[in-house]
Amino acid sequence: MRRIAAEVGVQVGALYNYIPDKQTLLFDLMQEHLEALLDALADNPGAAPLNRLDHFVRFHIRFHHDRSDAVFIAYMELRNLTPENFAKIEALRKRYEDALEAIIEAGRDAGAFHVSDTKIATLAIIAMLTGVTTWFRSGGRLSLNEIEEQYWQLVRGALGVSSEAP
Amino acid sequence: MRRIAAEVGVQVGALYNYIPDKQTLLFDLMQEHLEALLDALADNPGAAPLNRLDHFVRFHIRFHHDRSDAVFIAYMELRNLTPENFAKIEALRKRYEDALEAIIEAGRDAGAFHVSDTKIATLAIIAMLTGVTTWFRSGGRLSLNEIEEQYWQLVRGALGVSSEAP
DNA sequence: CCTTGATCTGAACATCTGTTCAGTTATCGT
DNA sequence: ACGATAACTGAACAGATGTTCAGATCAAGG
Repeated sequence: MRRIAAEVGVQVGALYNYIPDKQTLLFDLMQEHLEALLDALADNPGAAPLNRLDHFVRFHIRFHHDRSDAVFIAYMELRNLTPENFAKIEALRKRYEDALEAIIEAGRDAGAFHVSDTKIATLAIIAMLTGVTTWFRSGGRLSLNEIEEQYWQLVRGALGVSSEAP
Repeated sequence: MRRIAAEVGVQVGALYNYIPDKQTLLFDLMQEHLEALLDALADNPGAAPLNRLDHFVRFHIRFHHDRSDAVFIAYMELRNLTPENFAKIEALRKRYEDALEAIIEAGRDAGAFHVSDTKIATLAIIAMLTGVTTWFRSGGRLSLNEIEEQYWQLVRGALGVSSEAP
């Protein structure tokens, strides 16, 4: 709290004109982050599963990169939420997972993907993509675009997409 | 510290007969965890890359599951290490990553794997596999063996292993 | 049984933490 | 210009934290 106040250029007490307490601040940050994530994910259920998946992969990497601070908090501070708040955050996270799983199921039903357990595939892919935030720094060997391309290849392969396209 | 003492059934002061300070305790825990991980990984550079990869995937999942407490600490408390200690831990983690990357490179050189960036593939796979610890609980829908099998399929696909074997 | 060394207790310490609040200062519509 | 409302300060509070240490307690060998 004191560190936040210093960063803002204000005394600690002033913060409490805007926040009831630290727990609520933490929860609001996470909730807003996840709701922004869900809002920004522009999935089109009518499109081809492969295109939907492509979009999801690149969107996830880019969105998490653009908000790496929020991502860091959302992952590291989970254990500091009250059980009620934790449940709400988990519900939002589950909605996001479900969005990816729906794409994977659609692709499997259409015969485009070959995967035996869509739930596992969903969790695996999200973990894989989110991992980028832990090591990526601008100015490294690869640009974010190149990284998106690499991960897209890995995801395609993981879901057994027939590799005929160039 | 007080919580650890209570768990052990002792007063706080007594702990300091065994530890110089909390930072050292944290560092030692992480270091021992990572050294145990590196020791337990029985990679055989002479074996076929596909078998080495198979072994790595299952080993990683099982080892991290067996020591989920240590894994939790090793990930959540990283930011509480001094810069020097952090560097040492990162060096160990890198050795583990390098072990996987060596397998992937061997497979690519042998024409068994098809992946354009071995470094990205390494980080992606490790993130994907480590993610299991965040959600897996015994008694769920799938056994650990089944989960290993699912992830093995995903990893095979991600690395473009030709899918002829049953 | 008694001495010696290891081990543990109980209490204290300094510092950090989230939070509150009376009083000062700034803002803005009239 | 003034009064009302909002915003901020400065200081204090209560509790938690890592750490220390003098003295009590225990274990074991002679």
